[in-house]
Amino acid sequence: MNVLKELENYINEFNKNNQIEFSIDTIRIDFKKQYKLSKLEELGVWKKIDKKDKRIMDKLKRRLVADEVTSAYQLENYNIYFYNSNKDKPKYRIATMVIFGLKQYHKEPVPHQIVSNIISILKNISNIDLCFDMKIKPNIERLSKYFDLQRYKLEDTYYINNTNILMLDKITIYNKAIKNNLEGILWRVEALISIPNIKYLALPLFEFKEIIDISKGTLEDDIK
DNA sequence: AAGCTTCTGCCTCCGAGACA
DNA sequence: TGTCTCGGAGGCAGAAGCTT
Repeated sequence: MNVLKELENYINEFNKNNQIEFSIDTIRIDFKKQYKLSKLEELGVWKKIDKKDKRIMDKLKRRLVADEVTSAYQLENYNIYFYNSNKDKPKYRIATMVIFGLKQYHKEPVPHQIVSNIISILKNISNIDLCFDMKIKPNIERLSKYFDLQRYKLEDTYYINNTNILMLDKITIYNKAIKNNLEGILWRVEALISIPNIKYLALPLFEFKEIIDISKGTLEDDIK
């Protein structure tokens, strides 16, 4: 069984036992390219991204230090990229795979089989964005009693950059209906969860659910 | 359960070739 | 020429599979 299946089972099991619906939106994998590149090439054509293409390069530089990125490639027209790094100079063997938009409504996501194939080759997952979508606006005021909440400009986007929860590196809350031009009300709460060891899954899903509960106003022992 | 072999992935060193 | 890219060989350690 590959590690993607194990991760999916782990999350699905949690969903079932806790009446919640967490979905993976983004998967990132730091990997060494040696002996893996040829297998990745069997999946399709990787197009080199023009470094002047700010739209894409900026997206990844938010995650990585700009000077560390030497080049980037995209698989066909999918939301799948890998970024080459020079962190291990002069070997140039480190790269980061990013598969995003796995949970969205305005566009077809990447076929699951392709994601599965990539994970089978790389045999690891470094971190994920786990998301929860809700049809009401999260209670921002209430959340800010528990966390240091930053608003992005004057937009419908908020961050918790420090959750004080192990492996729960960051929370992003945003108005998904507006971002993707969708009908109605739809907000997303997204957790960046790091996975130190894919073989021992112990992710802070209860903690994430607690944050959801606060934002919905359904936390039982809320005494404030 | 212990011993054995094979498999697999990892690392390091080497080196050629592309690109600007 | 310096930067970047990537494959091969050899060695090593842990995982996995098999037998007794």
